[in-house]
Amino acid sequence: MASTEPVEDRPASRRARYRAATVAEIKAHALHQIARGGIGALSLNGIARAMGMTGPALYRYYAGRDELLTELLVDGYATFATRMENARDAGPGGPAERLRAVASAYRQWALTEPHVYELLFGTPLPGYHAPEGGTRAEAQRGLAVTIGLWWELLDGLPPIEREQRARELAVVGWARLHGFVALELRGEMATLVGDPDRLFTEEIDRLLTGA
Amino acid sequence: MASTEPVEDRPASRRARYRAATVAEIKAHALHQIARGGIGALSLNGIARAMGMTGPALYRYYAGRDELLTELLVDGYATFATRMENARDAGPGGPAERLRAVASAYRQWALTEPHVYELLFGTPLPGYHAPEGGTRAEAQRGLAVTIGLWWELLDGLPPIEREQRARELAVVGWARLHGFVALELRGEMATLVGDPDRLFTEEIDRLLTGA
DNA sequence: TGTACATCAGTGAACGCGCGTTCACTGATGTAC
DNA sequence: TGTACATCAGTGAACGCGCGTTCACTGATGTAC
Repeated sequence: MASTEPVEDRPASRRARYRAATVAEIKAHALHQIARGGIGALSLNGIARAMGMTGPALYRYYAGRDELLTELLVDGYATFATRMENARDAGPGGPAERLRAVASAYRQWALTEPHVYELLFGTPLPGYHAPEGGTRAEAQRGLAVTIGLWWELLDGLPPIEREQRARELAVVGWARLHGFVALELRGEMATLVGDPDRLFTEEIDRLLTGA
Repeated sequence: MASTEPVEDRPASRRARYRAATVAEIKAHALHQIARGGIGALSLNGIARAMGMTGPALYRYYAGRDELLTELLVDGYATFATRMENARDAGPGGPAERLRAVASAYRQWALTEPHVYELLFGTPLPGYHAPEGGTRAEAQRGLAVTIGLWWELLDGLPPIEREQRARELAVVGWARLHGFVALELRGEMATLVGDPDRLFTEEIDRLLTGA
């Protein structure tokens, strides 16, 4: 839980600035390690080595491997959620158009950063236990975007049903996105069908036309 | 690639029978290890230990960890495909009914044996490389079931388009199943919606009604 | 049926590897007076 | 502005761990004559 905030309005000391930079570098190397070699390839010693430091040095920044992982997860969920929110707010159009944009952004983000996608939504990490506070709250922010849009789309329904239905549609939509993208990341789409892009667009269409 | 077949029509020697039993026991322990602890928990030493043997003994049966993994994958794909085929052939009814049955069997199998499901369709294994022949052919057998059923359903289309469309629908259907089941295995369904069973049935309905 | 040899299963010691983590220590940066 | 002390970053040695894998060896099982 290394703080990257400058204390109050005092300018950050040399130390504090250096510390923040080091934390950022650690995370960057961690993600890079995950990118090539998968999540199992993540190791404190490896990160330290890549940074030209020795392993124990990292314990100045994180209490251990799990704490680093937790921060990567929290960061990941946060940037993911932000991407979704940005996609929602970017263009004109009603909730349907916005849902389309969010779905596209979801896939684009997954294809662009497959390692982070795996980290957040792939197989749970062996031997990792989320902290008491949990990363759950962060994780929900992304889903909240589509729940909100479905809710807008469902006017005319009585409030309670509207709430529930919006959530269900968001979850089903998420499942479809996840399934599509997961297969695509495994290379199945490219192998099995000619045009994944078109297939994806069609699938989103079906999702929005009550299918 | 331990052979479990008796040689010709001669009765299997004591040795051969014992060998087959040992191979089966190794695989069983391997799956058990994966079940608790995930795929990363799979280790030859661990299996040997659980069997009351020493690590190197397993090298009488497998050239190494990768060969065991390959056999687990091949076995897994095979039993998976058989399940799908059985589901297809079990009841009466046309292709639509059969697709429904297959989809249900897919989910049921995944929920019953989540570790095997993860092994086959989850995050690719770190550091594992499939052999030259590959497990690809085995893996396709399951998908072939739904492709065939979709093909039956698509009468009236010109042959080429029929072929292609059947494949696309099968892949999209697989993506939906995989997404749903993957989220369910992660516990998201139970957390987010009240009744996953109903949601799944509805999703299959949508899949079949041209959605 | 008995004997000589070949095959096979499993052991135990050993190898090198990389991991996470601890500990006592050095040297640099920051802070209080 | 200068000095005394506290804090902090990073090192290097060490610990225990478990892994995959090799090797020479023993004892049991199978096979050929």
